[in-house]
Amino acid sequence: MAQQEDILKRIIGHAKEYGFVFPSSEIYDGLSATYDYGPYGIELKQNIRRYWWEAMVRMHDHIVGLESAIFMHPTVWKASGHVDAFNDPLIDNKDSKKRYRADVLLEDYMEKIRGKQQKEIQKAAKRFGEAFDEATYRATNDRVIRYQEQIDDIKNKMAGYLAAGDFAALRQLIVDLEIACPISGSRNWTEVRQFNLMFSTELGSVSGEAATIYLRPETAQGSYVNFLNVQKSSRQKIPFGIAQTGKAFRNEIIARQFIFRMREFEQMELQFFVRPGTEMEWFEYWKAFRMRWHRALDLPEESYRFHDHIKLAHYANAATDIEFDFPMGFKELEGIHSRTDFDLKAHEAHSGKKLQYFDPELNESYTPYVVETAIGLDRMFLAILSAAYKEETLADGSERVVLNIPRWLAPIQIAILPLVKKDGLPEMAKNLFNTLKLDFSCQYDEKDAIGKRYRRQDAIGTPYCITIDHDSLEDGQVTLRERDGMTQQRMAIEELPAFLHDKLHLSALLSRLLD
RNA sequence: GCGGGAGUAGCUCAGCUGGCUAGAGCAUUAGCCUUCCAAGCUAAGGGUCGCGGGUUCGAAUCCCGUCUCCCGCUCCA
Repeated sequence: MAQQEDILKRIIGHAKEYGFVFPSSEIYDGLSATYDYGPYGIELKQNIRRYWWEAMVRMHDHIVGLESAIFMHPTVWKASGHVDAFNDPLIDNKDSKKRYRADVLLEDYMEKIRGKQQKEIQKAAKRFGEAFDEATYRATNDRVIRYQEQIDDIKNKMAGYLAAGDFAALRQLIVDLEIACPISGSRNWTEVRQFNLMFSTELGSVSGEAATIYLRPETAQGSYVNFLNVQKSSRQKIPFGIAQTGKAFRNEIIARQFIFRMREFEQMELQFFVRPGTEMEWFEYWKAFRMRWHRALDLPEESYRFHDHIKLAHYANAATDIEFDFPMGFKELEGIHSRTDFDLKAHEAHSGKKLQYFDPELNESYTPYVVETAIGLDRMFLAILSAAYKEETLADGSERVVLNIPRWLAPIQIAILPLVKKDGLPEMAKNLFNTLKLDFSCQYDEKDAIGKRYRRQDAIGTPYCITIDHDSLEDGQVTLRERDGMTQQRMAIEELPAFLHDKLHLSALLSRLLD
């Protein structure tokens, strides 16, 4: 474990040194769990995004794209459940170091009273036998009434404090009731603090008149609220999907582990709308397809696994994760959820607009079910980077650091290197460079010894180096050096475009997704 | 938020019983060399030692405060 963390550290160091990922605002000591993508990082990230997009949108004629705004109407987040479900008042016990939801502590306390009350009632029921009338007893027995008053009092106070956001009073209530931590038994509590998962800001420049709006915590809702716009404008029939990539924001209490968990991150999500009752078939289809998408990259097969959810979220009737073996262990990379009609129904209810589809085959309208695939682009980036990072000892005892990035996605795909910096070799190399850069991401480098330049390219994961030597001037052949095996072959310049296209072009990767 | 660790050059670090102009290796840049798997030669650039205060003739070094980052715990639709 310690060794694995060490590897993550070295990957982070490498990512910084070679321009993949920088800590954000570094000259101001950085901002926790926020990172910037450098020159090579952004190339890799864009290539991953493009692979996802083409594999989903272009390769499926019933999937179309969308880019919805990060800002959305505040009611969207009420409908989705984000406002209520992720607005927790939390309190810590200073002795046990355990954190609780303040409202849950109070609920538990009320439950205890209710238990006593129930006992009282049961005792009475035994005593009176058949003649026992619970309603009357509840209304007349002093002890039961007192318990009920206590419960109602706490409930009212709690609801009032929560509604008013008065956390000091909420804490005082816990203190006054002498509620103790179930673990330490201590009543040594911190302040109550609000943890809302969503970032909020204000729309409009005059703050007094402004409405509070949120930065979206997921892109999915943008696809749901545009369901009819997309379906009608692109004349889609169910089943069809809306693909979207974009930034999302979650104010995690703790965001850590490099770019694995960030407060600002990028999602690549598909919302696939299906006829109710067919959702499990589609759930299985997307499970299989998404795994095929991953497998096509040739990362180690054992680095992937499915993790089926046993405890399902409030909106789902089936859910699985694709987990990846990151340096810190298996963690969620992608989620595939059958979300039923929860979201569309919620938006119908809150907006008052119908979000239904008329199915000509069934001759009826219905609210479609949704199967969602959601992958974190930054997590995919980290998966590729951590699988690619290798420290190798070569046959001659020297060492190299190489990134075995899937060659179709490499930030620089080809380096063009004149063997020496004179005798017309740079000119010939530059000519080749100017041709190849139209189709591939290329880099020209003439500085330092050839071996050193190979190592530099290894460090950023360039799959092919093309070296021009003195013979090249005569016979028009160049040396093609391959990254992973460090093998070399001579090839005529005119053969290069076709060869490189087959090896490096995105189409070669996409074709792997076909049966 | 609690506990632990750490902040000196782009990176890895040394210096920290207070004392010359804060160093090394790698990296970078320019030049030389011309050699198909880095670390040959010459030169250059790059640091207000996280920040603030205190002690002192003098602080990277000692004291106090503070900030930030990393790890663990709590949370994670």
